[in-house]
Amino acid sequence: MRAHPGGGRCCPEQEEGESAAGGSGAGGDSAIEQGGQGSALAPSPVSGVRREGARGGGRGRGRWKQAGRGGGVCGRGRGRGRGRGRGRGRGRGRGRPPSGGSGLGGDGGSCGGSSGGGGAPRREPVPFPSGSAGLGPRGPRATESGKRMDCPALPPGWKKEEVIRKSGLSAGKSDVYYFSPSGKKFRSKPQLARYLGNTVDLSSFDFRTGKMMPSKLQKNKQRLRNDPLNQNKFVCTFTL
DNA sequence: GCCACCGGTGGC
DNA sequence: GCCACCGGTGGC
Repeated sequence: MRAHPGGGRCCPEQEEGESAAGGSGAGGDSAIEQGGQGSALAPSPVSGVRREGARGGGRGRGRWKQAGRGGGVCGRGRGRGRGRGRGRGRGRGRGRPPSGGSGLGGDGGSCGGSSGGGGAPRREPVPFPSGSAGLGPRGPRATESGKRMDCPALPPGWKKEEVIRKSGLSAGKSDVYYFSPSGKKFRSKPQLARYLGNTVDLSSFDFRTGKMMPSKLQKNKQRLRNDPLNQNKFVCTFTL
């Protein structure tokens, strides 16, 4: 049993070394909050289930990357048309760019910190262990993992982690994740907000820095994609 | 052009 | 089946 959202438990050190969710039990709570559109997220850990309900309404996103195209990272053509390509079928075949492979080992060093103390965190892109042909737990991880840091702006036990992408078109870009005391991982502020509900006011919370930024109060930067206002755009009326 | 957000994929 | 990782969309 684990703690809950708001902040029950506060054992920073514990999670530092051990995986937040994986620790004792099979990643029960470890689901990423996929949330997305439409899934009202009650602040209760949902065991191991991925919240995909939202995907139905998904974007489809006509990607043109075809199976088997191995290395080819195709150009970015942004063509903002929302192609309704793929539903949910996985049709695997993305062909991970080979780049990550070469850079193994080396820089992992700088991020090893997070795995200190006990077992390696769940499946972090930790420095690759010896004897594994240079591959990490999941193969050639391409990003550099940051440490999981406490986040004072959130209730005790919450951690923030920044992961820098090391390869691909988005190399250098970083992703920020937050981990609840129960080990849930959050990839965005909306996810976080849904989970925390009213327990924490995130209106001025800067997801990237993990700090409260009063200046943020004014600009509501990004509008939610499923904002009803937004959807009006697509309403067509026909009169026959 | 930037970047928040999230879908999708391959490796495990 | 899970999840780290990257790509791409769309709002700004």
